[in-house]
Amino acid sequence: MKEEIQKLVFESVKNLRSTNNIVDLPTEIEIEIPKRREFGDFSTNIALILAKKLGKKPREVAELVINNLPEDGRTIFKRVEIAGAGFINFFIKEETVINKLVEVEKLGEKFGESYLGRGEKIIVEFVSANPTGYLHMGHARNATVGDTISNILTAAGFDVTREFYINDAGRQMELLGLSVYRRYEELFGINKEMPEDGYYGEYIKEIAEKIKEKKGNALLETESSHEESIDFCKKYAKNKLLEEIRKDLIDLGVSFDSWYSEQDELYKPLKELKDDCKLSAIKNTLKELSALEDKDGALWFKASCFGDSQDWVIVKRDGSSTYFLADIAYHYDKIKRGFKRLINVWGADHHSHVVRLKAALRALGFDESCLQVVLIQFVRLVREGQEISMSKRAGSYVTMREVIKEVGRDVMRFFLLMRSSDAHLDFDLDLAKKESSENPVYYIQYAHARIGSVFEKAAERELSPSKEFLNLLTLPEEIETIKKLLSFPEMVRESALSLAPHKLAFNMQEIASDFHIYYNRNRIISDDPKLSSARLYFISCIKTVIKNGLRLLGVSAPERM
RNA sequence: GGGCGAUUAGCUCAGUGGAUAGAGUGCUGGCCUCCGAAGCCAGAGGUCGCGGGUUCGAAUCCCGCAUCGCCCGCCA
Repeated sequence: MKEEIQKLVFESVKNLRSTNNIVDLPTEIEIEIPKRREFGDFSTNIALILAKKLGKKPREVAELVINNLPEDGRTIFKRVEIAGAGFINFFIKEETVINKLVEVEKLGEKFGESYLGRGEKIIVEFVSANPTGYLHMGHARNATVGDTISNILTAAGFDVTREFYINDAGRQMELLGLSVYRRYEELFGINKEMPEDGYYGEYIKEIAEKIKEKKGNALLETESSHEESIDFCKKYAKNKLLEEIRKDLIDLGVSFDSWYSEQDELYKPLKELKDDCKLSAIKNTLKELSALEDKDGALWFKASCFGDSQDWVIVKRDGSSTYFLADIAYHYDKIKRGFKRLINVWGADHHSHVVRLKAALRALGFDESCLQVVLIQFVRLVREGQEISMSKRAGSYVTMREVIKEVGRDVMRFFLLMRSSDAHLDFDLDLAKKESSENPVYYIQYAHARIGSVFEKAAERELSPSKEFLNLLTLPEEIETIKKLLSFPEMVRESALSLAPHKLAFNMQEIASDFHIYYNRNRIISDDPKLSSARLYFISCIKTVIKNGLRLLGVSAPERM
């Protein structure tokens, strides 16, 4: 409906141009939904913008704009007003609003979808946790936000691929292998020093036990087999931990289209690259572009020539490459695979990597705006008003699976989605566990279940929803809520464009609240069968929108609770 | 020292150029013989961190300052 009005105003301004010698038309006509009802259903500030150019008072311009609105388009308005400094406020006819309600039921679970993305291929990379331990709350937030962004983009008409990038190369993996091996040795009474920066969690010991069960003492050191043994531990631990990560994500309702292994994809020699791997191929490309420099025995990417404040090492003095080079190769590969937009969900501690990665893309000749990085701030777990401190290195952290077990998937996801990504999030375990009105998740689910319950009641009295008497919906709160329901697709688009799922979470709370207020104030099932059937139709639409919204958030919409 | 983010009601947070700044929670007091009280209603509670600037208009944009978190590795 917003677009309709935008079009009408645009037509009017176009008409004005020919009669008033305006040279440049504003490219975008801003139409907003005012906060206050008395300012109409939609309003525009166009007169304020144009006033200066025309050398007229804003209110005079507003009048001109109104008078130039196309005749045939005006029928949807009850009235159009000039207000305040020169705002134009549009009031839509109730009849128009009510008649649009049938679209909700017509589209059903598709209501909310749109073609904004026009099927554009887009990749969302998220979680990408190192397979060196269990997922914690930071990963949980990342996973939930990434998954929900993917859902929303899909609904907005993009062709989305969800990808998990497995960091299974490099020093971290070596440390993992060695840590496990040391614990394995301990099981045979051999006590050597754990690597500094190694992994100390209990789960490392458990993995070592498993290896012992499987292999006995076969991995114990003989000079020749040492490296192989550690390598075995590394691979075993990696696979085991990845399996656990995958299980946890499934419990959170998150699944991926693609698991992209750094080791397999970037380090493996390929025939089409003349037995080169993607990693060294990209290095050569950068070299040909004169974007690299030898210095202090290492190879540097000259990021400072491409917008970053400093250069970065991509090949270390010992000849091994840094993960940054892998990152460049990986993102280059994403583009080669045909993705037009790359979206990464990263922890905020990686923010400095955004600039250098964009610098690399620019060096390779791409428009860096194809890469959008959503940075997720930290999660603080709070119990009884106290922060639960965590240390990953020492292995003393609360895992995601522990919290899911405690509060359930729905609460977990919703709580992690309630805040904008760039704000720190306090996860209050006590509040999360309350099964009462204090808990916003139940508030929304309750609205859905309550509507289900009204329908059961209606069936007993042989009443059913009907669109035949929608004109009986005359209460202001009915009209207001219908408008909110109709703007749901717009809401989804807005969340998609701003990559901000929390907006949808807030919207759901609002719609649930509208319903609860309505329910308390009015009888849905009454002695008037026509009115009853109209109201049943109305609340059935509310139910559909709540269900669709919750589905996008990955939260269940129970019929009973 | 440099960078990114944050600073809005007692607490947790929405609100990125519009009109009288919102929600949840907490506090006080009300509402179930009536479709589910996991609900509703009323009340109290804010110089939008501070100081400048931009303009018809600033919580929102720009500059400076303060406080908090994170980052600044030839780790990932």
